Amino acid sequence: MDERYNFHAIETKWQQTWSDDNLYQVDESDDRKKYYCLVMFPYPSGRLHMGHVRNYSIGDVIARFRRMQGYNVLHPMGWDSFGLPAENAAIKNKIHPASWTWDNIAYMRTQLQRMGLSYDWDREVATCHPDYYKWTQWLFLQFYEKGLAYKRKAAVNWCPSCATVLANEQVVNGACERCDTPVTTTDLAQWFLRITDYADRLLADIDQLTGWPDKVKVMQKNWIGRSEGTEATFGIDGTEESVTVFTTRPDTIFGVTYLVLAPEHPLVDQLIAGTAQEEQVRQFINEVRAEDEFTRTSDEAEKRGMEIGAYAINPVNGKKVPILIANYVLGGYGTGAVMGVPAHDDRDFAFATKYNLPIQPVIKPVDAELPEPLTEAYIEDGVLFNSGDFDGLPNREAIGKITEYLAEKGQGGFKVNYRLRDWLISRQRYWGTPIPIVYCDQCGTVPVPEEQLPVLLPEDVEFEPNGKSPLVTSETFVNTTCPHCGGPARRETDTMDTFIDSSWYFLRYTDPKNANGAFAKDRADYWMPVDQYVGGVEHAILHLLYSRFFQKVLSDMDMVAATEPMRNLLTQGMVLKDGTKMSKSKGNIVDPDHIIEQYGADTARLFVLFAAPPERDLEWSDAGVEGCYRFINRVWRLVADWVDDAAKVKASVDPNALNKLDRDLRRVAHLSLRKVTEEISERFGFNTAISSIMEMVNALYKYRDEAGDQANLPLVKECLQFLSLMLAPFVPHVAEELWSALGNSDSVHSAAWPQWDEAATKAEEITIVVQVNGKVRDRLVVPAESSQEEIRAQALAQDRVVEMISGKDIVKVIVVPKKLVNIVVK
RNA sequence: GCCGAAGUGGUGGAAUUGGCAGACGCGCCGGACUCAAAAUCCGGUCCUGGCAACAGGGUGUGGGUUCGACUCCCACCUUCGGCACCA
Repeated sequence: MDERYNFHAIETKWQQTWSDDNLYQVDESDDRKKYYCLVMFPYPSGRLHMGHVRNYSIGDVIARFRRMQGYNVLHPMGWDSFGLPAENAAIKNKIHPASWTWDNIAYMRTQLQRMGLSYDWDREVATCHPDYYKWTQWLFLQFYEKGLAYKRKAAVNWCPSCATVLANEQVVNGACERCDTPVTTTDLAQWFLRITDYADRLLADIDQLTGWPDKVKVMQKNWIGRSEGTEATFGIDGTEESVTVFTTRPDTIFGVTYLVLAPEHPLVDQLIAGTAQEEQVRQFINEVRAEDEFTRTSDEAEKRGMEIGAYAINPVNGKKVPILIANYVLGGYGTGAVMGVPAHDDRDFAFATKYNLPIQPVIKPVDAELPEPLTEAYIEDGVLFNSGDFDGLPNREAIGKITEYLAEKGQGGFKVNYRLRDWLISRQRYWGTPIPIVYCDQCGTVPVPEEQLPVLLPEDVEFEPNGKSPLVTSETFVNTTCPHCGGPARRETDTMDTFIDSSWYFLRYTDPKNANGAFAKDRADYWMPVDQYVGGVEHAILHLLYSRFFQKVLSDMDMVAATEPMRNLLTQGMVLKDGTKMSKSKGNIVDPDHIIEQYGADTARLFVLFAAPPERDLEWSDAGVEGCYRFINRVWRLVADWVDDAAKVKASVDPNALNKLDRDLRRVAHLSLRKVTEEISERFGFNTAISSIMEMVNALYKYRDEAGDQANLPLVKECLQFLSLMLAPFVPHVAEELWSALGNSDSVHSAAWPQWDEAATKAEEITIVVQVNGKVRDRLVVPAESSQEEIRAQALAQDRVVEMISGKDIVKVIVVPKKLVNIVVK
């Protein structure tokens, strides 16, 4: 064994060996229990960043640990490789998005390989490869057949800079999540996936996700936004039409003094036609619709409204109230119409005051009268008045009673609403999965038949952004024949949101080369669900919600059994430098290549695992990296020093033939092993697991100094074996080198995770803390098996204790076995 | 506004069920080795007072429960994250 730790030689050598031996390849014909360890696949932006290094180091520890524990571990890697940056690069550098993407993939793959990650590269997938997107298209067609994909004209978020539509989820604070340009609204015919059909199940099944962080579950619940309420149908005076409103406060319905419709409400057009204020109203609608969604829905936005000259009839009391339209009512939520009850809602109160609308109180406190006139909305509980037959009812009771009354009259009933909207998936972009639909003048919308898949991306396109999909510029692509009648037809030129690609990649990994289907059911059922998913919390809502949606749809189609895709989720924190996220614009990037070049992959991995627990943000520290490098060197020298002697003996320790020094060392080693095992498997405590290994190394150094020539070599060998095995998940290269130097011929990564000897961990003597009135006053070393009475007696006999308690009454003595004695005196 | 998480030395962070606060690492101080330096090894390092033994204080703030609280309860402050005119 080399005196010096030459990480470069070691890492290159073992990476080659592992690859040659196909060490991480797995299949389903295996008796061992399966374990699917998945990390979020990267977008091939060009280079790995530290966030990737952290993500994949964490995943690799889990995969390697489970492998050593005897699981059949699937640990795949791939590329989320469709997306806008490739197109931007195409525009900027005049290179094709495909070549830009594939070059990036090639480079990033070598970066990942240099990190020594235990991936089964045989299962690599790239979402931009026709072998992959063929099945993305096929899945879209299954959704289409089930009525889960549909096209409709919709007001959509539009990013003027990217010249594309954005999903609600991709609008952050009113701006495009990619380029930060303020988003506007426009009308387009777009494809949607009917995720709202699954809102109830996506919500209910969150409770099954016991292995997910509460934080993520709460975020998903809020996003789905279930709201229980009542629908009430108001007739429109002088017409046969009616308007249905959604409310969570039907108990206040007798207090309705007006109705408000969203400007885009379908009835508005009809109601204003031919009225005196038609022109005025139309102008107002145009103004509102010109506002982007963010401005319109921001809290500070001025609430503006206008009467439209029509009147509604309150179903509970027949009262005639004016109908208005206003900017604050949203077309996409509930029914797009609300009732105005200014007496009992803050927002309505302000609105009614501004427009001089009447205010009619109908709920008052149980033992007080409301001020007259009201100076603010009364939103507390109370009893009903001015409410016909419902007078005197507590308002909470009235909610149910009034809803039942509306239902009996056929003018409403209970209703559950969700904040979640259908998923807009059309993108006017080139570098995405083409939507496999053809438009024929004769046959209408025709799905591309399965045997004609994939619909390939054409090469002859222009990438200048002009608001239309670049695919429109490819005549060979657009012009096609109708699969149905054979006549001339046009292809759909929009591509799919890339979130679709990543909503099923974890299923493709289970059967990545399947040419006859997206994946075989038996393979998917063998591996799914994912046992451990690791990735950034920024995907807590979108990617994870979409993936759950896909899994449920595919499960309903009987393509896979599991109804949830990810059993356990670990959301790692960000990597920070100088307290903020690393970014090019801040110039605080640390390049993984440089760290690996300077210290090796093992040091880089050790640092990101040791510096903070995985869920928390990690502050980059060059000095911390140095420290990890020093630790590996310290381990190296320790083993190098002993290896010649240790390699000659077996690690068979006779516990009865050890002296005190030996037993103390052995205890540390076995305690460390227990600690590392528990930290990894129970709470992802990689940082504390590593610190425990460090303590063991410190103990070995101490033993070497103290025992000198008398060192017990079989014991030393046992310790060094443990050390290599425990280090294996964290620093796989150096662990393999040490393991090999100790005379083992098989890989440390296929070795079994060792089992500690519980007897060896038992302390012979323990230190008992002696407290007087809760303050530590003394310590007591007693045999481990001392009884409570013995400890108590000994504690009370201690000189210091006698001194402290003399002249005082002993009120109580608490003895906690193996821990402490607390003497309470007065 | 609503929901959630977190506040511990100079610093990153430990403390598993309510039982010695500060493990481990970084930094700093001292010692050994060396002609010297680097590297390495050993020791020290929460604050205040004291030569010391030791005493007092100490986990965002203020209360509470308890023999005992970083840990549990109540109120508040700060930071971060999510949602937000959702009827």
